[in-house]
Amino acid sequence: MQQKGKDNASSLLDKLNEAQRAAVEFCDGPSLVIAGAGSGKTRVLTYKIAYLLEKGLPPFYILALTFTNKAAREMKIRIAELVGEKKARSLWMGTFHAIFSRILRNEAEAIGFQSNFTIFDTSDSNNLIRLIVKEMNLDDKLYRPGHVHGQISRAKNSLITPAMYAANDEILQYDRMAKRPRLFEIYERYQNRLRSANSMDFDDLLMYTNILFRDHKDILEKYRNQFQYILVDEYQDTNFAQHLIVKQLADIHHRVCVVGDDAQSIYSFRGANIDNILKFKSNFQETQIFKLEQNYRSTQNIVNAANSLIKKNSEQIFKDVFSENEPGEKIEIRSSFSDFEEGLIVANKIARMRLEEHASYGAFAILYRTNAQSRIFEESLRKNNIPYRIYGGLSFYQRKEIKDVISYFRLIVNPSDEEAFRRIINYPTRGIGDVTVGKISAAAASHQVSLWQVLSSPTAYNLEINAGTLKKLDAFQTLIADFIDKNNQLNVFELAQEVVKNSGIAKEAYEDMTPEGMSRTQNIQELLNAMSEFVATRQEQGEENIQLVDFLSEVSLLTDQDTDKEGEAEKVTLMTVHSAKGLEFDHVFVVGMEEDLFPSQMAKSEIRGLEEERRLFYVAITRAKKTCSISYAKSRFKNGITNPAVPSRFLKDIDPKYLSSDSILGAESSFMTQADDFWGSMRTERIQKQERTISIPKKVTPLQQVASSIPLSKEAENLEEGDVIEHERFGRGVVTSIEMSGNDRRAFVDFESAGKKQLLLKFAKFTIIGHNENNR
DNA sequence: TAACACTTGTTTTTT
DNA sequence: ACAAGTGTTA
Repeated sequence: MQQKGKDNASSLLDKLNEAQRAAVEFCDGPSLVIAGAGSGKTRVLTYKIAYLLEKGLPPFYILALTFTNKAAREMKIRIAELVGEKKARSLWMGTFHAIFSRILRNEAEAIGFQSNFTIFDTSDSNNLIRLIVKEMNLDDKLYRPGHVHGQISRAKNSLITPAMYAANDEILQYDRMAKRPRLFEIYERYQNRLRSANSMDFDDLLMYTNILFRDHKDILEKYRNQFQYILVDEYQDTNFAQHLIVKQLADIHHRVCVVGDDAQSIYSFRGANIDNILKFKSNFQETQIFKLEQNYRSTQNIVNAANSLIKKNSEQIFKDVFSENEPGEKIEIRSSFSDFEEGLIVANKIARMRLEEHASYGAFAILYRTNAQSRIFEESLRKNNIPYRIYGGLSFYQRKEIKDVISYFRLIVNPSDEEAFRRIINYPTRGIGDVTVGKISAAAASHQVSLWQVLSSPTAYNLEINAGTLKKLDAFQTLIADFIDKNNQLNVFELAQEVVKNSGIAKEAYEDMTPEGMSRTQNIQELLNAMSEFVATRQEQGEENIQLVDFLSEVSLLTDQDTDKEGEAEKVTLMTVHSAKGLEFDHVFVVGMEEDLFPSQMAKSEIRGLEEERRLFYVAITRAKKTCSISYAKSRFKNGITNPAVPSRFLKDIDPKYLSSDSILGAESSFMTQADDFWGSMRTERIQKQERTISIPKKVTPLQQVASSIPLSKEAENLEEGDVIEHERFGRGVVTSIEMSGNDRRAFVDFESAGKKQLLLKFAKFTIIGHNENNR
């Protein structure tokens, strides 16, 4: 047995290159695998897990965290092929959110939740925030739900609880200057409301896991002991909360392997912190670093072009990605008169290449920066009779009718769920309006109970409503109570049918004969099918007691990427660059390479944002195996009007020797000169733009106003080692060293609260508040 | 309370 | 252009 295990383990290693093998074989301490694009990152992870299993580690002891459910599923399949399905199935493998929601359900009581808690998606969160802002009589223009939620999300990702938030002078100061002084209060109320709804938002799943581990060492101990080996994929896209979970779980045995590519970190807007991977070595002592540098995916030209682009970024771990594939064709940059023409050009080229290169439609992908760009390509592809499949946009489970049905399930599983309650109390319409809901809500708030409790005994809470309304409320209460009852008797699918039938949803759906209504009916039917399938798969896997809460849990953490359908292979793929991460295609079209679109307008103000956009472009190019075409339009229709567009600054970041001759010619005749012209005038234009926005207070935060009024260059010039500075975002810090990088000066600063950061002096916004005299 | 017209922000990416 | 939220009217 031992011998056999060894044979299997070493035969696994035979299928890897030297660097991959070294990374797989090292199991005795923390390791960081820096995996260049297309270097077999997934291969290393799957083989490493298989290797561990063959070495005799039980699957139950292995924790593997992935970025998407799809990645987890695919990896499980591959591992099953290597070591058998039985072992693969018992692995703890999934997204952070999926795995830790599972753990939180097991341990819910320890943190004051019930194990049947429901999960709020972003729109649920925004609805609740909108409600709270209204209840507090605040200006909803100032406290826009999206903004507020973003701020709360950032706090949670940094493990700042409402109490900590309210006690942090720096944050409060920031909020005051941003004219949102009561954010801390909204955060607190929001969190209380979630708790009394026995619900969590996405960020809570990570924050409460940390709170659980912080306050219950025995529980932490239990999982520490269980997870003998921890693997994390896409480590560059983890945030602080995730990092700390991994760190704590690995703190005893130190057997942790994280895989990632700092050059592909593209989720900082969601709280991902590139420092997690840049500083992994200092966070985990005696880390072994492995670099996977051979790209097996793309042609040499594509790899070289991508390298020349990413070299323009300042923050990165050095690596030398190379390809031994054929040299391949050069990258073509095409310009077009309009976005409309861009669509036609791409569609025509796909049609032509398919015939000339005998490529199937499935070999093509069109990648864009924003989902809104998909429409124009849909049109052009449809005109050319080219089949396509769009990823992204709003997912199946975000559709109104689906969310409505799901809300019934949520309320059945967790009657405290406030959002679900509000959503369906008058859907389908049963004559219970805003006024009545308001009264229930007020009663619930003043008695510190859930809406459901008020509904269940309206007289006990002195609801002042007329007899007719009371009757309607009672009918609704009975309906749901009846479902709750049935939930204990019927299986998930049977209950779902019952809900659709008895709630009146079915009746309403059938009566609506409009095309949209028919499509809604179809979607609801599809949801029922999905549930039936869910029950069937779980049963096949030997699970007996399949609960509605399990279905909900799975569904609320599902991504659009995860709902993959069969028979989509022969279609052109349309998706955002973000969702293309981890995928590959023979022929890639990166479209809409224009200023303010790619890089996005939002990202431009900060150097870090700009570097992230460049990484995003890097991700886009490195998806291509054989050919990569880049395009931009000179005019683009956006928000209802057509605007002139200017080629992206990133185009000149690619070394021209990797571009096809006609794109270089084209560049010289039109875009380079035109663009250079533009880039020359950019600075003045940017400044004008800034000034313009300053005069409109709601567009710019006061902090930025203050910062832009400071003469930056003088500050930057005079900066010396040992100086104390006050930075716009990071607060107070000491300059530990200054060095040249390229033509720019860069300061390394140790901030009091934000930790160590690098600042490009050209761009950093700060003031010197203390000079170091010893230096003179 | 429900249906309708009007206004408003929205568009960077998503677990 | 469009969806979503708000206000107005029956």
